[in-house]
Amino acid sequence: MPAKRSPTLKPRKSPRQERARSTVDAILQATAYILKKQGYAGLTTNRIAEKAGVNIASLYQYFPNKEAIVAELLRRHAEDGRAKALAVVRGGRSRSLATGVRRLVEGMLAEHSVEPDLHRVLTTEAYRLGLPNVETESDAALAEESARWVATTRRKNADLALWIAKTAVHAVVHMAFLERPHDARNPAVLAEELTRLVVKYLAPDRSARRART
Amino acid sequence: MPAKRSPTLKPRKSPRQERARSTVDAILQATAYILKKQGYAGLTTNRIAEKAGVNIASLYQYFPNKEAIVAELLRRHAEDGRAKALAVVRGGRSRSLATGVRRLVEGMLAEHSVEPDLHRVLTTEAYRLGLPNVETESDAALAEESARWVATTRRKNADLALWIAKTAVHAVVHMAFLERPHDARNPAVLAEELTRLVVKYLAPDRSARRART
Amino acid sequence: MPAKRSPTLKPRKSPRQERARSTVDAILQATAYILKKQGYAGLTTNRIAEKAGVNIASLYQYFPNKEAIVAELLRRHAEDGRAKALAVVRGGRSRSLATGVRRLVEGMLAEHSVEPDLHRVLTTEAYRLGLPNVETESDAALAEESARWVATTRRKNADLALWIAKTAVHAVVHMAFLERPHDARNPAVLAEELTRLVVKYLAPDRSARRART
Amino acid sequence: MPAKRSPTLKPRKSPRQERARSTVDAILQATAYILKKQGYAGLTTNRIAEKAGVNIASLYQYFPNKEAIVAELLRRHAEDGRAKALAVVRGGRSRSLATGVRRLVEGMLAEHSVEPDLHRVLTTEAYRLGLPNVETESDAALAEESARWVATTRRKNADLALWIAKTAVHAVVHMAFLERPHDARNPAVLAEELTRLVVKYLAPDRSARRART
DNA sequence: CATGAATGAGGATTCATTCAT
DNA sequence: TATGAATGAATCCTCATTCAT
Repeated sequence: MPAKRSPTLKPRKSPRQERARSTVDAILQATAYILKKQGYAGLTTNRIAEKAGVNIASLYQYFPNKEAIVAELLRRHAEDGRAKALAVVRGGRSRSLATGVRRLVEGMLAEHSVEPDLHRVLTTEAYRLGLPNVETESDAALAEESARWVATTRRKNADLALWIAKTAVHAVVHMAFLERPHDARNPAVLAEELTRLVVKYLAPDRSARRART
Repeated sequence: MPAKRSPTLKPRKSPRQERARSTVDAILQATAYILKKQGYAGLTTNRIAEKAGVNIASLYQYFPNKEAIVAELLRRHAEDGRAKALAVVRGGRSRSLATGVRRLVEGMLAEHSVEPDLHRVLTTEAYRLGLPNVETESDAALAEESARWVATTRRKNADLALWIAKTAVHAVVHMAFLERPHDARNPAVLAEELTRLVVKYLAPDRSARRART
Repeated sequence: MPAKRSPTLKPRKSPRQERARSTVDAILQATAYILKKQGYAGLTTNRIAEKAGVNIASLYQYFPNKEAIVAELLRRHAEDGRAKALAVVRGGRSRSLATGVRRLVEGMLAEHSVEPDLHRVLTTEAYRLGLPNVETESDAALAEESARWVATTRRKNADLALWIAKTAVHAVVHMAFLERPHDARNPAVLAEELTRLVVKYLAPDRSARRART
Repeated sequence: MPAKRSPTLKPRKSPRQERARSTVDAILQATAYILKKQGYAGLTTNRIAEKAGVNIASLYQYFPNKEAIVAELLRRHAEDGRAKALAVVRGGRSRSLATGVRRLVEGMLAEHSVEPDLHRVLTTEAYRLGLPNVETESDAALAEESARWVATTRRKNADLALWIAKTAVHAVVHMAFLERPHDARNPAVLAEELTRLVVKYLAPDRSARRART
């Protein structure tokens, strides 16, 4: 149970001057650094301020509380990932399910390749803080793309099937960075496998008999 | 990076007397309760002791530190899950990939159905504490079963494929309990879909053409 | 013991320009507002500046510290009260003790009726800050008036009696605004009762025997 | 406006052992000391703990917050005052208004003579914390005693008159300790004056009979 | 002069853990 | 062995006030 949460998560006041902007940046960088090195458990506002070379009171001038800092970091991180993913996905609407899916998987891989360590921590904490999950974007794109395709096949439980596809791909990509760094870093094969996973799963049976018991 | 880790995680002394055993049980129950209600952030040794009706000093007589309590709870929880899963899987070695996978998926669902809320917290924290993951068992069984089958097909990247299958199924089951409680509670359909996901994915291509563009 | 006291309490520099004057006014109004709404505990210089729409640094250009702001507010408040009270009292020297006292009581009531909420806070804090009490004026007037009258009677402990009369009337008026808002808002009766209290008390015994046990 | 207040004001857990009791006592004594020396503004939990020679965490084991400490101190102080006042008042129901009032006034004076400095601070803060006022007891007794008497006279605004009498006496006693320490320390005269104040005020007008023996 | 930014010092409160009986 | 008591070390966060542009 993600506990209470209710205190604002929005930044307190936005920096106007250049100096202030770099203060905020330093805070976020320090936060990222600590999260990567020590995890969320090791993240304290004092530590952040110290690492950032910023007075603790300055920190609280821009963020109402610790969570808000993480939230902002998450937002920026997600934006970076999204940008990278979009750059990959962009290239025209796909002709076939296969190409579409392949491109999305590649986008998702690209997204995860941005600071994977940080990504993991943020992802975990995002849930705890009740923040919208990071990869919503790619996920949604994948689901949507798949939906277009699935719509052409008559399929029972289409909704569930799409959710499964999305969840499976996402989880595999996510875990790959944790458990299979080698494969994650060379994503061609992974992309191919995942594409196959999705395409085969969503494709209509060619045989008359369904894959039922 | 799961922080420091070093303090023992093993229980301190095994309870010899009956009274002691119930003390330990009370502590673990209280821990489970608090984890479910307030999450790990709300878990303090004092709270545990109070909720368990046990003196804080007694608590430290049986556990060297807070993590050890969580570790023990995790161990017992995993054991329960394993037992339930095995009971489901047991029933003779499967003839076909389909039946084998189906049974494993059902086992995994059964495993997750034990105190899902607690399961989620423990799963998340297990990672953070550097504890071995909970579902190793079923995962392993699934991987093993699949391996036997895949071995019969000539398949490139067989190892990766198996890891993907395992990861995908596990993640889908796990997430189902979080995001699709309805589907999770009535697992027949889910099992069928997941079986299809794995079987189709692992099956050798019947057509000459690869699943490429 | 009202703590340290030593930092200046005088405003720092008097506003020369029109703009500056309105800045000071805004600060004092904001201070009054916050004191009324949140009490002294909720009064912070940052809050004052924010509420006043003034930069915190500007605030410190006109006041050397927080207490000075309160002191100035108190001064103005007292002045207002005094003015109102005098307007009531004015009307010629009274012929009898009764009329004189009645008029003074009415003046005091008038004085308290200016922003009673603010008055209470200021009164309380004035003491704490070691500031001269607000109502010195009316009190003094009452005491003086009474003194004139009492002088005509031979009275033991005349000084003490006057102090008692003054204190009693003041306290009753003050508390009336706190505990008996209804009576305070319709002061005719209150004035009559207080007049009676004082007159009876100060009047010489008609009989020879004193009111002793 | 006494602000928020809502967090408990009750002590957290009561000491069972002798050692703990003296810890709590030390905390309260330290609190009293600081209140007398520096006023409420200088009262911090850290300071209390330090002065008491107690660990700050111990302090929080017995009190949930700073206010609760003050509240408890107030309670004990009030009890002491009450005891002392009752000892004085006790002595049989009074025959006349004069004797009754005189005794009550003396009781009130006695009550205020217990740690007058502390009394003042506590009185002031009591209001701010929304605590029931300290002297309720004597006040009530005075009011009651007077009420019995007033009931025998036909009097307009009897209720208001009683409140005025009570308030006036209380305030005079209270202020005497602040502004007239000499008179306060030798209360015979003060008692006589206050008795006169009340008796004359409450006595029926102009009737042939004097203020009843 | 006005403003955004900065900060030293401290304040309330909690926690994991140990001690003494 | 069990319990009440104790505590060192942090943690989050605020405040009054000053600086630099």
